[in-house]
Parts: sequence; structure tokens; C-alpha cells
Amino acid sequence: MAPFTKRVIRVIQQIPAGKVMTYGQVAEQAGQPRGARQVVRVLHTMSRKYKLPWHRVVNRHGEIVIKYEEGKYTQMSLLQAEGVKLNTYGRVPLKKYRYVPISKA
DNA sequence: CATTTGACTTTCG
DNA sequence: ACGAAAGCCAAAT
Repeated sequence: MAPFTKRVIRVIQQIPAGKVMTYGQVAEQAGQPRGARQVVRVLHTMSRKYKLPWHRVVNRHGEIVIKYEEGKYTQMSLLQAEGVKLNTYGRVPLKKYRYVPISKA
């Protein structure tokens, strides 16, 4: 697997409960600002084998973007279970919940 | 090897 | 603020 993929995994595992990151942010932290789609792929592939908090990753508006309705509900539940409130439009207020990593390793 | 495929992002109207 | 179109890049086919 590409080193980028590994870094993506590590970044995702570093997201604390009750916080979220955008796909773009994760990609950026993993060293590839344009790699949002690869982050998506990693989530798909690895969330089965590794235990990744895929539900803490949303699109740049804090929206739940998942392709299947069931997945959306799942993610909503998990987030709310961690104390994340969704606004009227069903979005996560990134202003409050966006996780900003400090180290850049 | 060429084409398709995304749980995305940016830009333009 | 919203929708459409183009851009991006690694994996699967």
C-alpha cells in the first residue's frame, strides 16, 4: 500500500471522539492536499480490516455524504453518541467540531 | 496498459 | 446559498 494510505490511516485514528475532520483535511495531513478521494477509498478498504472511526470524517461542509441511506443514519447515530450535535440542515457545525491537529509528523 | 470509479473539492453562473 | 461541471489521484477491472 502507498505510504500515503498509511498516513491517512494514522491521521484518521488520531481524530478524537466528539470531533470531525473533512476528507480534504485528512488528505492534507497525510501529505496530499488533493487526495480527498483517496481518503474515501482508504475508509472503504481499511474500515473493514482495521477499526477506523470513519464516522468522524465528513465533507468540507460538515455534511454526511455517505452514498447509502443506511450509512448516513449509522454515522449520525455514532456522532451523536459522541456528543456531536447536528444542525437543522443535518450538518455538523465545523466551527465547533472541526479537529485541528497540532503535530505535522 | 486504458478505462472506470468514487463516503471529495473548487470554481463558475 | 445552490447546482452543474471540471479537477484530482489511487485502486479496481
